[in-house]
Amino acid sequence: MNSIPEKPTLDGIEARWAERWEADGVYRFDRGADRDQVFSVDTPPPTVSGSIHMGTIFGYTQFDSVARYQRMAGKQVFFPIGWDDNGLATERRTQNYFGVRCDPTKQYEPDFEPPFRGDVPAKHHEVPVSRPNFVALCEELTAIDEAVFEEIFRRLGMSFDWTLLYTTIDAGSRRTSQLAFLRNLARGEAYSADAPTVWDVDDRTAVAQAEIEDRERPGAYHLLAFHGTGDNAGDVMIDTTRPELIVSCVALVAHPDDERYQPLFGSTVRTPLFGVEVPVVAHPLAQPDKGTGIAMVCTFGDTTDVTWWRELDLPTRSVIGRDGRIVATPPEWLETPEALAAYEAIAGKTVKQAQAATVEALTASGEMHGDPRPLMHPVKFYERGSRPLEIVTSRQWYLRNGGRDEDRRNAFLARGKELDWYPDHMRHRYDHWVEGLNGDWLVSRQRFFGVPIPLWYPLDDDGEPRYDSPIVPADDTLPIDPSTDVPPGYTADQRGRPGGFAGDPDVMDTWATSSLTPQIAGQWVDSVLSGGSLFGNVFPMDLRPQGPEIIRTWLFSTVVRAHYEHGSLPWTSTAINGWILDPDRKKMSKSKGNVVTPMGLFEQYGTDAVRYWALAARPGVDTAFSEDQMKVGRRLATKLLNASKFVLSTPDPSGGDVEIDPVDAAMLARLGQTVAEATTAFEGFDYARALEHTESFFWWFCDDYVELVKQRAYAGEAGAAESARHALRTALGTVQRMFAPALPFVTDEVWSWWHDASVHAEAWPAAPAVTSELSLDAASEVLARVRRAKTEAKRSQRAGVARLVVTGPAGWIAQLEPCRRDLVDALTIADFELSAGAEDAAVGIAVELVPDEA
RNA sequence: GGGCGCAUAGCUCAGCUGGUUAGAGCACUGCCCUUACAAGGCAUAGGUCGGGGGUUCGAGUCCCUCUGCGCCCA
Repeated sequence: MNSIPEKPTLDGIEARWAERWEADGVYRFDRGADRDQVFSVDTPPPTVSGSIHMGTIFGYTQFDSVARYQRMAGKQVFFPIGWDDNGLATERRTQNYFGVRCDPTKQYEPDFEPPFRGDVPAKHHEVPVSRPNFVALCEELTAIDEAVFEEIFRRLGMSFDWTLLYTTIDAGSRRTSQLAFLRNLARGEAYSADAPTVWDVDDRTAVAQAEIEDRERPGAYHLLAFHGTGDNAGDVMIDTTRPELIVSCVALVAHPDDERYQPLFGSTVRTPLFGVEVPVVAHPLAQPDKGTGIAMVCTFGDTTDVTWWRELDLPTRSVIGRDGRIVATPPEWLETPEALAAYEAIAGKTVKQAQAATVEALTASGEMHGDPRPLMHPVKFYERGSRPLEIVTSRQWYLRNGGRDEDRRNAFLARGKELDWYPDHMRHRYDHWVEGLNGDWLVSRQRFFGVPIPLWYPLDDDGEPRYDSPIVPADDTLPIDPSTDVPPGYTADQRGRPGGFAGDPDVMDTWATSSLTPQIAGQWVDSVLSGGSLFGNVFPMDLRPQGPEIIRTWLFSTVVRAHYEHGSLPWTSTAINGWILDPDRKKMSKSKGNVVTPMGLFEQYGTDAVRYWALAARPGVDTAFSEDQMKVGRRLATKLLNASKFVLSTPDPSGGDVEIDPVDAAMLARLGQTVAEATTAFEGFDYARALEHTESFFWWFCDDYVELVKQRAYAGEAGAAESARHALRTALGTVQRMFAPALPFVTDEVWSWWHDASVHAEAWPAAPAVTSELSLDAASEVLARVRRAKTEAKRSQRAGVARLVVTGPAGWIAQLEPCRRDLVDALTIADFELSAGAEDAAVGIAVELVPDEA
């Protein structure tokens, strides 16, 4: 038997136990386990962005408790963790932290030192650095942040197998991501196309539908006169919020049923300022009640323009460059000197500047009627961006996701139905997203810190890339970087030369890699290239826990990749956690400035207390951040210390069979019920209900049962004392194990007082094989009533009871008879009378306290 | 505009397939320094289950509708 501290404390237990778990490999996955013994969890690797949000703590704690249960229930738990570090978020932090900016035209400098490490002055101009230098700085910064994240997750008590740690930029992830992409390409699921693409002008990269959000922004309708031609000599008035795009106008469009414009369909008009002749066409997407009911189609003002352009087969007249400015050279479709002069006024300007110049010119020419009419309207932004998105034409890589293909869409909807969702209603978010897709998944990004698209292109005699016949690397050479690696059959000096080759300059979208976390963590590549067996033992995984905000991105894209590569779901179940709301019930977010950091809370309340707060929330339910709940959790943890100390301080029961006392049997039967309820709850991933049942039993056990039997356990007659001592220890050991998934630190602390191995390596408790007809509810009632009497008499709970008369229905009184001796001891009763009446008799409890001597 | 979710005690929430006087914790109030526990324990009090209508012997629970809030998508 190990020793029990004189004064048990929660202080410092996190560091002690976290270290012990790692040293003993308590959470290490056993690769020899068969698939049916494995419970595998696809943990979404968090973005290492400098600080951890309480929402992450919240969700991760919930599924850690599920994983801990599964481990105790006998499963080999495959519980990897990774860091999602590639992508634009890291690039931005690197720029801000070091004061640099990536310029791929620069040469690599082996001894480069960044101008700053943190604390970059506001006026500093970013120093351009080569791509390899920039990537090295990204890696330096993520290493710092990842160390902080690891410390927090260890402190949180996450039962990850840290030997499985990966990052989404490491060699294994790059290899996985590139191999999966090449196989998508080979099967025709990936393709490249030169097409209109939603473009962020600040980050100078294409962005995907999933990264776009609408924001309400002020704008204005401008009423413009287009001029009829031929027989229709009159002006046609249109309302537009983007007059600067008149030069890109390729048509006017109205609804086919709109009688006002019937006569115009098939005719042409000339644009204001530029005099370009464009057709008037009909399309059902035109909204008769919006503005004048007829709109100008530009290439491209918004995604509806793209639809019109595609479906009506209109020409392309783009003028917005990738920097968000009107291109300097006048386009060839402008013919007249007036048109060229008008273009001169906007050339080289930003969209905003060009709009002002255009309005000025229109006012001067009299082609704008009245003043602009302000309105609020939704404008598309990159979710991390600060300027509206533009649409430019560029060559990009896509993965087919059903956005343009009914059969694939139906296949992905079917996958969504096949998946078990916890809670079930979260499946609607998936369905709506898939049903609303309007294009394939754009996976290429014109960025630097990401997994390179693993392709080269042959250059023709003019030095132009032949995009239709990319050069593919051999699988066993992955990962590659086509900007430095040379394709088979070529030499390095042929790079960029006519007849030579060029590497694809782009990297993949971060989701193109993080959609492969089951394959990365499960070492799928090894199973493909060298027959490794791990993947088959963990995939498809059992559970994907995650937040609701990444259903449309992460969850969906992971389903897409597994569907293509494995013809299956990536996991059988997904559990979606809720939001964290601040006490005012507003969503916590950095921009609102109401974010709390976890480390301070761990120190103030103890990790188990913070975990208690997270685990008290029902699965999937939005939950208020509540330090009050943490206080309750701390009290529970403290109670577990004290109760454990007390139970273990009763005399050790001797071996051998004892005859079980009816009171003890009743408690153990109730305990058995609790075990059954907690087990059922956990099997359905309902950690909250499991905790609630355990907690409520535990408080009853402390308040009533322990009080009833403490005298007997200490000093009762031999057999009865033995029974109580056995029962106390049985209940304590069961409760400690049932609390272990929720409160890993305090439970291992108290478990260690009487065991050598970690409680987390123990089996989930079975219900004691004890049945009982006896209910202790009547005894609890008597305890409460006598306590109340003492309280009302302003007496100590130690005060003796001179005489206690309990009357009630015979059946109810019968429940008290077996408790008589324990009640007498617990309440210090001199004279105890039980009086059975008729079955409809009222319960009466008359308490006569011994006189107060004071 | 469409979808999903929520509305129960002052606060945060349970209440599973409709069934005895609606539960817990926190806060409040009161009592107690009881040899496990005073950064604690015990106990009291507190609710027309958002409004309206319907189904049913019976509705917090099922249906309709309205109101308010949150999230997602247009």
